[in-house]
Formats: sequence, C-alpha cells, structure tokens
Amino acid sequence: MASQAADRPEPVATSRRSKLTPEREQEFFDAVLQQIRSCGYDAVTMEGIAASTRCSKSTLYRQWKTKPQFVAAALRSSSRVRFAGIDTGSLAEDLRRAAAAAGEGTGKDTGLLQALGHAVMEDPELKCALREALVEPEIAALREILARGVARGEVPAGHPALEYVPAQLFGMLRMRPVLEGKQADAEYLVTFVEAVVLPALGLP
Amino acid sequence: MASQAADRPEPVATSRRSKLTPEREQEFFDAVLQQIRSCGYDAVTMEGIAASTRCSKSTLYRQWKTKPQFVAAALRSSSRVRFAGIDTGSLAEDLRRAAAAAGEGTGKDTGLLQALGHAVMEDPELKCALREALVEPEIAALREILARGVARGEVPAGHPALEYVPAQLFGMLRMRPVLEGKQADAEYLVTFVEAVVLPALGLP
DNA sequence: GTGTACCGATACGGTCGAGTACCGGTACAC
DNA sequence: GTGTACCGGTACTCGACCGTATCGGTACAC
Repeated sequence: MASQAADRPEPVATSRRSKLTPEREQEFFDAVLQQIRSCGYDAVTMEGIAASTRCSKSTLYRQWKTKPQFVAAALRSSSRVRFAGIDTGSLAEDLRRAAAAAGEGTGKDTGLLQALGHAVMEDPELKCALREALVEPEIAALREILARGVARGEVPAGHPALEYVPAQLFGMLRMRPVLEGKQADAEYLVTFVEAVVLPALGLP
Repeated sequence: MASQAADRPEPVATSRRSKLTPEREQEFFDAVLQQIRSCGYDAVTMEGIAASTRCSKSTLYRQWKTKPQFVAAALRSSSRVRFAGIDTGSLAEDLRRAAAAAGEGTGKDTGLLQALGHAVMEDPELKCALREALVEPEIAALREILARGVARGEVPAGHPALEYVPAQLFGMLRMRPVLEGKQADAEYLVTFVEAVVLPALGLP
C-alpha cells in the first residue's frame, strides 16, 4: 500500500506542532468525505469519524476547532483538478477527454456536491472551501480548454454555446442519477458531448 | 383574508375523520416546504412548523406519523406540473416555453431538490414522494413535447441529442446557482435553449 | 533519566429535537 | 343536554451529538 516514503527517518525539517503524520491526517479527511458522501453532512458526527479512524475525538478537536472547519480542511486537502493537463490540440478531442475524465471520478466530487448541498448555506467557510476545492479549479481548467480552441480558430470567439459548456457538463453529471437512477459514467458523458456539445459548437 | 369558501356550511359529504380543512392542511404543507427550501431538511423541526402555523405539535403527529411522512405528504400535495399544456405546434417554440416555465418557478422546485438532496437517501418514502411529485411528471411532460416534435417530423426519431434534453434543462437549472451564484431565470434558460438545445437538435 | 508534548480513551455538561401523554376547550351529532 | 371526537397547549421522556475536561500512556529531545 504505502510506499517507502511513508516511514521517513528524517525529522522532516525542524519540528512538527503535531505528531500526526500527513498520511494520518489524510486518513481523517478521506473518512469524513467518504461518510459525507454516503450519509450526508448532517448525519456525519465527529464521534463517528473518530471511531472509524480509531482516533479520539480529542485529537480531532485539537487539530480543528469545529466540525465545519474540519470538513473544510478535508475539502481543501482533496482538491484534485481532473481537467488539468488536457491539451490534445483539438477542441473536440479535448472535450471528449474532459467528459471521460469527469465520468471517471463519478460518485466522488459529484456526491460531495450533492451531500453538502445545503449545509454550505449556513457556514461561509464551508461554502468557500467547497468552491475553492471542487468548483472553481475545474471550471477554470475547462474554460482554458475552450479558450485554446477559440485561439486556434476552431470556434468563433463569443459563440453563444461556449459559456454553457461547463454548466452542461456538470449538469449532466449531477442530473443523471436523479433522472435515471444511474451514475453518469465516462461513456455516457462522451456520448453526450458528441451528441450535443460538439454540434452546438459547430464542431464535427 | 380567508374567503367565504373557508366556512362552508355543508358537511361536505358524510363525515371527515379530521376537522382540519384542506385549506388548513395546505398551510402546513406550504410552511414545511418553505422552511425546507430556506433552511434544509434537517434544520426543519416539527416544533418550528407548529409554531409558524400556530397549530400544535399534537395536531401534526395526529395526522402524520413522523416527520418524513409529513414532508412526503407535503411534497405530494404540491405536485404541479409546470410543463403540462405546452403545445404550440412547433418544437422550438415549445422548448422555449418550457425553458421559460422552468425559469419562472426557479427557487421553488429547484430549491427543494437541492435541500432534500441527501435526506432522501435515508427515507425511501421521502425518496419516492420526491420522484413522484417533482421529477417524473416534469420529465414525462417534457418527453411528450419532444415526442410531438418527432411525430411532426421536425426532428428525426432517434436523434442522439433527444434523450439529453430533459437532463440538460434540469442540469442548467440546478448548476447555475452553484457555478455562477445566480438563479437560472427564464431569460437565461431561453437563451440556453436557443444557443445549445435547438442547434444540437438541428432546429433553427 | 527526565521533561515535554502529544495521542487515545472516556466521562461529562449542555443543547436540541423527535415523538408521547395529558388536559381543557369546543364544534357538531342526535 | 349529553356524548363524541378532534383541536391547541404544555410538559415530559429519550436519545443524539457537539464540544470540553481529565487522565494514563508513550515517543522523542537532551
């Protein structure tokens, strides 16, 4: 599982305010995000997290002041931009890749977005963390892809369908489970891109 | 406030197991749905509903066994298909009307869908009520509109973009608040339909 | 070896909400 | 007038969970 890097002998640098290794912290984060995905934000309890990670509530409250702050930290730590690095030189192909990439992680980010839905309205820090960790990086990467396509002249600048592309991709990801009860997997999303997004942009 | 219809003299038919008038019941339903929209499912309390409608908790629990059952009843009662009755004879125009209609009610059904997000995962009755009341009727009406367009020959049967139309519309409705922080109003949705949905279907 | 600082466990206080029980008041049937 | 059945109000039980406090154990520094 863990590589040799896990038990490094060196004292890292000077000292650590916490004896928790970053790997251990990540266990907490994974656990809380997993539980949020499966049970919703309100149903997740600090006691539950402590139990499932075999740490104590004290440890959680020592590191993070409150439950929302803990969750916010977990969100920030799991930031992983899925659309980064897609650049095939063709907008159509880039969009297919992006759709496939979005489909791969289905049930992770999507589930979080769903589960945190309204909890986010009450705690501004949570809201901010969610946007920074999950929403904005992906949107920015996607707009980057589109901008390159425009720069290459594949689509005229200001094409009316352009601004809707990110919302559409996320929308499909989000709505299919609701409407059809199935996850929006890579195949489904790629087909969607080819059937709708590319034609709307005037691409082959 | 209340019209004369409220204190009807007739005994309605035979007898009523409850002395609550249907109007009174609807007040409860409106109150609980409103509170769910603004605070989320978990934050809504039976005490709060009782207070805001000036009835007593006893009354609520006499009529409905539990909180989820109460909410489910409220959902069922508020079923109002927004896309029903749209039939202009032109698919493009029907879709514009549907988009506008969807935009009108923004913050009602959409908010509920958002707020109930994960609460629905735990109570099957709630889940069922939500689907029956909000999801399926709208989808069915929308598919009806599309089917008429196909029957008129405006779009070839089996056009790949057809099956995505409902999800697209709902997806936009749902994602714009997340991505842009603004409600998806009628204007936005109509523009979306014209920029993406119609071109993808090969309509003018 | 000694001190320090953190971890895990557990127990506790405080709050809040679901659901129940009981009571007085009242509208309606006969 | 009397009975019945329901409403509104309040007080209550019970459980859950947040966040705090306390204590013993242990890894590491020096």
